[in-house]
Formats: sequence, C-alpha cells, structure tokens
Amino acid sequence: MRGMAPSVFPTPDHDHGRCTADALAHAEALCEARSQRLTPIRRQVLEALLTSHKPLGAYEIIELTGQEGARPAPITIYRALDFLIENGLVHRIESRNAFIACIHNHAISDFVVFLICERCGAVGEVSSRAIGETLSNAAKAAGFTPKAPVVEVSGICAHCRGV
Amino acid sequence: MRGMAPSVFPTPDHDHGRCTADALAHAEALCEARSQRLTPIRRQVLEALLTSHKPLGAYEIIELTGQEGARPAPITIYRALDFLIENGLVHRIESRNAFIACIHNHAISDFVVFLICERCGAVGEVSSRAIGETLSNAAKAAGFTPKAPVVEVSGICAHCRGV
DNA sequence: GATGATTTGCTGCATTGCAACAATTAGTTT
DNA sequence: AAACTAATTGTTGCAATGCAGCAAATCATC
Repeated sequence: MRGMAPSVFPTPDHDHGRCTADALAHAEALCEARSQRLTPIRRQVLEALLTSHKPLGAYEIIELTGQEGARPAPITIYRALDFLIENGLVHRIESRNAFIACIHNHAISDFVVFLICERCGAVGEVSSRAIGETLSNAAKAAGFTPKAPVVEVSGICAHCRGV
Repeated sequence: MRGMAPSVFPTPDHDHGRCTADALAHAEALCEARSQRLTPIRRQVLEALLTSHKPLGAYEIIELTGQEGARPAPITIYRALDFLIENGLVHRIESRNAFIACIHNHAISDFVVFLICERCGAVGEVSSRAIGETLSNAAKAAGFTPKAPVVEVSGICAHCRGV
C-alpha cells in the first residue's frame, strides 16, 4: 500500500494510533538495524511529533514530553532531534523553525517536498522524482552540485479550502 | 556573454559597482512607481546586501550600516528588511536565517530557486518555469493550493568546485 | 502650520539554539 | 563482577534571532 501513491496529507479520519504505532515500530527496526539507540528521550520526542502530526517547535516538544513535573532542557530536545533527523525519522521545516515526524520510509537522500497549510498547520509530504530531477538539472545547468534541497510550499490544503 | 541565460551566480569578476548601482536604480524606480518610500535606512540595508552579494544575517547588517558610532537597533533593520522583502527587492533565505538582495527584476510571485554554496556562501538565483510548474502540479495533485514556494538547495558552486 | 499617516527610536523581552563540562548510563573486555 | 571505554543525558549559562509597544520625529496634504 505504500510506494505508488503515498498519502500526501494524513486524512483527518485516518487511524492515528495505528499510524503512530507503525512509525514507532519502523523507527525501532531502523535503529536496531543500524545499531543506533532509540533511547527513552529520543522515543518520547518522536512520539510527540508523531502524535501531533503537525510541525512542533523545540519548545513545544519540551511542553509535551515533560508532563510529570520535570521537563527536559532545550538542549536535550535538540540533541534528540539531531539524532532523529540524522536517521531520517524527523524533518526540519526551515521556514517555520519547527520539526515534523516523517511518516514515509524513504532514504535520507530522497527528495521531499513539504506542503504546509497556512490555516491548519498540517504538513503534506510529497516525494516526487520529477521535481527532484528538474531541480537537479537546473542546478547542474548553473554549474552547481546540489546536496540537500529544501522545498517548502505554503498554501491551503484541500481540507481547509472546504472540499 | 550574459543575457539569455541570466547570470545565476554573479561571477567573481563582474562589474560589481555597476551591478549595485543598477539594482539601486531599479529599486528607486520601483518604489517611485508604487509611491513607496525608499528611505535612507531602507536604502542602506539594501546597499549593504547588494555590496556583500552574499546572504547576511540581520545582525551583520547592523554592523555594516552603523559605521559611524551609532548603530541601528535590530528592530530598525528588521523593519527595513520587511519593507524590502514586501517589495521584492530582498529575499529571505530560510535555511540560513539570512537575507540577500535580489538582483533579478522579477515579480514577487515569480518562482525562484536559491542555490547556496556551502563553501563560499555565494547564492545563485534561478527562475525556472519548469520547476515552478512541476511543483505546482504536484501540489495540486495533493489538493493543495500553493502560495509561496521556498526552494533552497545547498551544494557546491562551480567556482568552488574548481572549474 | 495644522492634521493625519508613515517611519524611526527606544526599551525591553520572547524565542530559538547551542557550547562546555560534569554526571550518568550502556556496552565491552578482562 | 570489576574495569574500562563510548555514548548519552544533566546542568549551567549564554549567544543569536526576532519582535512588541509606545514615544518621537518626519512626511504629505490641505
């Protein structure tokens, strides 16, 4: 079910618990395979992001992870985020200074476009080979060797536009 | 030598004074046409960006504009930047928290790709209809109504790769 | 020059992000 | 199990980015 037409936006009625659980399982498997440690803190940060399904600022994550009195320091969250981003489990949304869990199973190098709804804050994730190639060609035409493209598009999602 | 394929990266040997002067003249004409005021501060900020030809942080601009003892407050620079961005004279590079003068004469709505050299910091500006359309189509396929795409590509420019 | 709108100055502060070192924990070896 | 090494987390502190709110100055128009 995954692969050909990946769900771009998570529909409001999707099985959220399931999708969170799946993503967590995937994260565990991936860390296992790489001999990386998905420690409690890292797991909590990932869970917070998966649960929200929207981009969260680092300080919002602090709120969400430290319920029981003691809340983690900012640097703790940033370190967990660094780990998750390096392992392709989380993306950083540059235009928002925020972070979002990746619900696709793509490689870190895969080309990704983020569609960010200005109204509800939802983020759609499109992985388009066509765009990647077009972009890559344009870069090369300018003598530029591309590395990590950041493509973030603001707009209004189908749901908010009132389908 | 230039012209049809618009200069993506400013070559290191281009007539810098000329290009700065041209851009300033264009900015003046544009503000005039719109009954907007290109005040001294706004002009100084634009000049600083044009002179550097690289993305500058807001606080770098403060350094560059306040030589004679009194340096402008951050908010002053941010306000000038807001004005310049609204009028399409300056772009914000989200992935760097930095700003760069626009040396093309495109409309605000035009689609622009920034090629950011990781080594020398130079920024190339490509305006590609093909990319714009591909992106727009992908967004629409997801039921998304796009507004302002941010496309920023890190990499190594031709000059630094040692042409 | 009085009036209203725009711009700038000023004070203060919120947000984002990380450095540096100590303490702890996990994993490995003897 | 004790010792050792590497990775992770805690703590303190702070740098960088960005803006709110109000007062003062400037501009445009009548």
